[in-house]
Amino acid sequence: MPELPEVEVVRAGLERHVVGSTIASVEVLHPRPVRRDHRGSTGFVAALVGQRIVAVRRRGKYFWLALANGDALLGHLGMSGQMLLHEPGAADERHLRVRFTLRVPGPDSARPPATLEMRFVDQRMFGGLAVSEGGAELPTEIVHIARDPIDPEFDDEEFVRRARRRTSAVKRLLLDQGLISGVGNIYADEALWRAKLHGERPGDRLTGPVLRDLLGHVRAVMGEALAQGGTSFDALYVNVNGESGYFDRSLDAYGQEGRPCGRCGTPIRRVAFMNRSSYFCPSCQRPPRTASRRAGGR
DNA sequence: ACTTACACCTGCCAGC
DNA sequence: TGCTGGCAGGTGTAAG
Repeated sequence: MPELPEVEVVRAGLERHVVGSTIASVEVLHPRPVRRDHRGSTGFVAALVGQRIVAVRRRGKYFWLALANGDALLGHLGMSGQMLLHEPGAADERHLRVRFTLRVPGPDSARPPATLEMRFVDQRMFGGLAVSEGGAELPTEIVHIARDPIDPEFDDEEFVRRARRRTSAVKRLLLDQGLISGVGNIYADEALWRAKLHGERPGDRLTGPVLRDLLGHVRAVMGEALAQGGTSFDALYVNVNGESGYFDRSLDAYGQEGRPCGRCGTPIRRVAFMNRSSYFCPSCQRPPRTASRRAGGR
């Protein structure tokens, strides 16, 4: 489920419930999700135990828990990752990979601290966690990730300049996390549909106004998703459940193969693109000539 | 520096 | 029932 809006929902939920708490213990149940941590599982645990969480931050689809010693617990949800909060003792999920036990300070100094479990659950394990040394502000591991379009410091004109110098298809550019972060396959297709732009149009054949318009649609669709994603929160449960709400109702293109385009009624088409799928309206989103010739279309 | 293909994982579903 | 192939919201790496 995780593109920018979903990760932001997770970030906000973690911020609300774990900032101020201390990591009492860490249990790595599968080595793969910590593969990016060069310390290995044991070192990963040692670097975290006793640390206090002071902030939860995000860039694109990465999030991190800033620690009091200046390090960070950096995370990515991959295709199927979740960060869940539970009362201790809740039944283990089938794909529970890492368990953190947190000591949450009491509401006032007279009350005893409570215990909370934070769990990294990930079926496919494309996601992962790592301790980033000195990474509390911005982990060095992700300096190559561009700012995301929700970031107030995102530079629209720089994006337009760089995109117009690239020969790649515009959808590939939207998915390039070094150019603009947080956009995945769903929001790329949705923004392109709204912009009436075919994803295979090369970047260097697009004008500045067209790219600015596309950027506006990226922000709009993400903003709408974020507004709906924010409802999936419970007091002690960070619900990272991608099947809910938004996706069933509000998608105009993604996953809509054969259904009529909401603008013109033409059936939405699906084509293979970059080892995945692209959905678009063949009438509203005209393919570039070269792409249609290569695909054998008319 | 840019571009592209591929590897990395597990599970589910349709079709045989 | 069980097999197979195709598909799934992502990214790092390596080679051109």
